[in-house]
Amino acid sequence: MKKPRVLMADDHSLILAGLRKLVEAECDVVGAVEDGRALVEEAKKLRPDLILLDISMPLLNGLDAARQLRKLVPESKLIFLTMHASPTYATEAFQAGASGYLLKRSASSELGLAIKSVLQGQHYLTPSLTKDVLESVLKPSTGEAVKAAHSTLTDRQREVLQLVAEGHGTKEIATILNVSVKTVEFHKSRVMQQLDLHTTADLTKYAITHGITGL
Amino acid sequence: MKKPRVLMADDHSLILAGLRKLVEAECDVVGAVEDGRALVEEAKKLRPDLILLDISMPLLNGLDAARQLRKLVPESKLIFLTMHASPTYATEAFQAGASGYLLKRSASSELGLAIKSVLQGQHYLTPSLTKDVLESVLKPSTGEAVKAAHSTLTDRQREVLQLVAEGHGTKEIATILNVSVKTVEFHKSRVMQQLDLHTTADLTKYAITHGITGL
DNA sequence: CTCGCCGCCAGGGATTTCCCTAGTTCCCCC
DNA sequence: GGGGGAACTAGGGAAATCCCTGGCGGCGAG
Repeated sequence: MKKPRVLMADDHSLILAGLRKLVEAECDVVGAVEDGRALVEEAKKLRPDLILLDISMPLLNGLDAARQLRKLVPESKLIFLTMHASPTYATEAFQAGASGYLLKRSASSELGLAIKSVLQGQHYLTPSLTKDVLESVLKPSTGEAVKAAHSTLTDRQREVLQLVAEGHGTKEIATILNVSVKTVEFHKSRVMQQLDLHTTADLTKYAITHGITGL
Repeated sequence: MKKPRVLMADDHSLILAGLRKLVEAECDVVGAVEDGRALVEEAKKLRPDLILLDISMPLLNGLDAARQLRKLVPESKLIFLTMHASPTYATEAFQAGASGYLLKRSASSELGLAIKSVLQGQHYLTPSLTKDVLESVLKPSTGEAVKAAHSTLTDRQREVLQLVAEGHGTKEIATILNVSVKTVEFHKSRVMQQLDLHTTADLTKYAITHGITGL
């Protein structure tokens, strides 16, 4: 059998290098990137069989990246590999089109298992989360609440919001997104309007409390 | 030359396995543990040349583990490998007897460099932190590292910073403080200059991480 | 005392952001 | 298959902000 072609993404360079060694035992690692935007670009070029990605990444977080990847490279399977042991993140990941979700604290044996399952068309969820995820599925209250807040914003809006909260200036963001400054201003102001926020500081705090960016 | 005997500690099992692969290229990894208490136990038994450890670990955190290790196995060199890019943690680590401090987001080439330096009796601090750490060392008020950055700000500056981070607009702040808008702008920009921050989002995150405001 | 330093205050002009408006594309639904 | 809506894009003019500059007052050193 031939080795699957894998693309990896993690903003911690050293961790990425280490994981790469692990994955290389069974796969052909065709690329390794350190932010969400680079991930999308590389995925379009390489069209790998499998994409291993983290959630928290600069420029574009893993969940939003996943939503884009589902459309751009639907044949690539997605496995999240993250430290967030939250059922909310896990369900969101699967909603975004992921086929696997495992934790950095998972046993290293899980990695090979997850890769194998996913490439066979199955889904993989790390055992330590299955119970919680099932519970939150059975309780539509909390799940919908989280989704409601998110769904108020479009993909583009979340994208701009993340970049603003990461400390990029408007001009800079326009360059990153290949769009006019005016357009970035528009998205930013729409987000503020929809969320009833009035300053960049408010936006930043919103992004942090909603996991769109870190500190 | 013989390979140095290394003991590794990280609570993320998968990460640990990956890093181990990296380290094994140059070292003899004699053990790998997933919490601080296990680290101390193994270190007493194995008495390795080098110990690679994370800060956040269950049962016993890395800093406290380091303080114990200094007494129990003084011949073992310590290198912290963590995601915390804070000069406070770094200085604390060295005070606890560490010989090295590098970040998970550091380039993977730094790892080998750090190991080599430390085994030769030198110290290694990841370049992205040296500036901040030196600053806090050069301001030895009463040994409080955090205060260094704080004390570079005047009362008025902190006042403005808090109001900005709380989501007040410049005009609004001017009214609150009974000064001209120009004056508020001045304070805000001085703060940004002194802290090497460039946007309101950066200011907000700084204020949050330093307890000047909440979320 | 007075000189110099430092923090606070504020002006002027270039730059950026805010707010309103409008064109384009895509998709859904009839 | 064409009409309607939602999202993305971007323009122009007013408003706010950024950056440089200088004046004022307190305070410590010479």
